[in-house]
Amino acid sequence: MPELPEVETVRRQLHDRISGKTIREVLVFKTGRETPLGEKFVQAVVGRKLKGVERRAKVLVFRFDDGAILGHLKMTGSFVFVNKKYSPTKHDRMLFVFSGDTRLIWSDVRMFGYLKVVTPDELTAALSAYGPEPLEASVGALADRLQRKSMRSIKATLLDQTVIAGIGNIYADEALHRAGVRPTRATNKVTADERLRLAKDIKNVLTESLAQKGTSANDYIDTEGQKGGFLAFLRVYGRGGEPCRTCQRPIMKTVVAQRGTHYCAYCQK
DNA sequence: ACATATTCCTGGGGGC
DNA sequence: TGCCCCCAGGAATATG
Repeated sequence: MPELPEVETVRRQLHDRISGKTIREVLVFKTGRETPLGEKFVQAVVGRKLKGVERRAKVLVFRFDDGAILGHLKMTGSFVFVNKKYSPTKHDRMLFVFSGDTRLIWSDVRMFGYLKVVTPDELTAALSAYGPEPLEASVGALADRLQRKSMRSIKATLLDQTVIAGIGNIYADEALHRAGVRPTRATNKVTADERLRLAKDIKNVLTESLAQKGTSANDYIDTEGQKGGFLAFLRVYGRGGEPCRTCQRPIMKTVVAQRGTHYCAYCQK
């Protein structure tokens, strides 16, 4: 599922190919929760020129001079460049045709994702609540964000986009394993040293994954239809029952914060 | 105010 | 082979 490294990979590729281009045409195959819907969406974006593609948390920001389209892939969304001969398939939602005849398919099996047209004010409001970007903030700043009185699990805190932006289920489990902290631990019981380690390991795992163009545990593909290469480097996610890469004991699989959660009972206290 | 549960959606896999 | 059930999960919304 697309988290920060995957969304950032897609952002870079989109930015390289469509920034400065004008949206010439949009074909809508399946509407959903995008706002405005269908024809209104098309009218709101056709003819407008993209300044660039940015990212905040897991949200893609297709910038116009005045406002933007916000895009979220959620679990199964993808943007893939296609050629003129491409014919849409079952889960394709929209086709964007840009100046220069660059063609982009937005697809989403589970229909959770969205594209949303926003004004400059709405853009500011929509992005205001997110916590710091983990690849931009310092280790100290991130560690400070994790210092809170909350009794909820540290995993739930890591998944909270208003605490730190961009971490999802895969990298929450991975960072916790690297830091030696059990996902179920109450946030207010995580020590200052552990917060520092967690902050460092969040940056490390996101940086390493980004270098591999993300993790394709299930459906994720980039704009060239390619999978990310970080799956082979995962230490716990998706490895329930398999040996811990540190101590060889079996990885536990359970549910924390309503999410499948993987950890080593020996390495993570 | 905070914590937890529900909801959206579809494909894939296990059990029988 | 087919059918049923459960599971995957980001984050808004509802409930406690």
